[in-house]
Amino acid sequence: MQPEQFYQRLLAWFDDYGRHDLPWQQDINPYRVWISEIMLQQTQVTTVIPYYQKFMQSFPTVQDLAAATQEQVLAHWAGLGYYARGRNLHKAAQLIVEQYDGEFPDTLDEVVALPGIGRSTAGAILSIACGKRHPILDGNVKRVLGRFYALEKWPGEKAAENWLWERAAQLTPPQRYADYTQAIMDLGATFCTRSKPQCADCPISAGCQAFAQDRVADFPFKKPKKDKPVRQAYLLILQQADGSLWLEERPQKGIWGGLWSFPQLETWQACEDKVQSRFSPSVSLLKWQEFRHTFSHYHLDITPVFSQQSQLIAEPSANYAADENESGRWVSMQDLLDEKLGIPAPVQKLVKQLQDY
DNA sequence: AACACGGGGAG
DNA sequence: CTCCCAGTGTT
Repeated sequence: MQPEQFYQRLLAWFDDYGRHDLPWQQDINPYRVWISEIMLQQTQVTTVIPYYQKFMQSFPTVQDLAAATQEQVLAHWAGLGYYARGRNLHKAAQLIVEQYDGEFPDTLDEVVALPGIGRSTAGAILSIACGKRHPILDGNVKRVLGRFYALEKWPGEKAAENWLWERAAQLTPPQRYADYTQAIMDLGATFCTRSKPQCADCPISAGCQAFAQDRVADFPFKKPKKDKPVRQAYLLILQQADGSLWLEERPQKGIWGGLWSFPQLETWQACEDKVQSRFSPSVSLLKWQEFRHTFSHYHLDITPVFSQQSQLIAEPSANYAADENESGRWVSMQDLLDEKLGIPAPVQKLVKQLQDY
């Protein structure tokens, strides 16, 4: 499908089915459009409407906004969230009054330089309110174009984003930029939605490559999960002649909070130090096979360190009592197997191995 | 619980 | 410049 056909169909669809009665679509000027675009960032139309109307009543012009206190502005933002948007709005209003004599700038560079306005929002303001031909590329448009071109990359990736900006520019019509900008955002918000898109009634489905391949749900590509960091830990397994194991209660907050676990140390040296100072000065330690435990946000490579039964230990040395922050005790194998204490999965695994050992 | 989001800010 | 996050709604 050629760009001409794309925008013609989209505009025709917008004429018939698009929304033309939103508050910011009346009495269009850069100030009103700007406020609406900021409020519409990460906030839905139905939520924005009452806030927009109240805001416009209180601050009808950029001069009114600039003259207000930040407190007054933020009071109008209460409930919208993302208060940085409100603070940036206020700062930008004062900049516009001071540097541009209250006239909203009408070049891309100048508009992007205002706090809280990036390339896409600038494009929306300039095309809708300033009669300038600029593309936009917000989340809705990324989704529409990602599907239309069956883009096999995450749209947040720099190369993919640059490519999408080119397509967005190419598809922007030589006239009616304002309607086109509204139209493509509307399509993304109401038809080409993240889930359950209404392809059956979509004006551009005939040219949509994802639709043609029956793979609409595959696009846009998802953000690749960043690989989790890998951390190292030693778990010190101390066993008495009767088979009981030394466990310590973990701090309430943090990983495995409140569970009972083998002492966790960062280095081999720390293991030796701990055993010698707290338990028995002449015990020898044996490294077991390292294994990986994976949390939601990182991998933990665990090296179990075992002190052999023959060399065992009686009680922790007197030094132990001085260490108030630790609560440890000897626990029988049976209690552990009966799950009398909450213990982390990797510790459970090690206890089972000990049984077979 | 994971994902999505536009711009700011850190590196 | 590139990458990651803050803060909130949606799925």
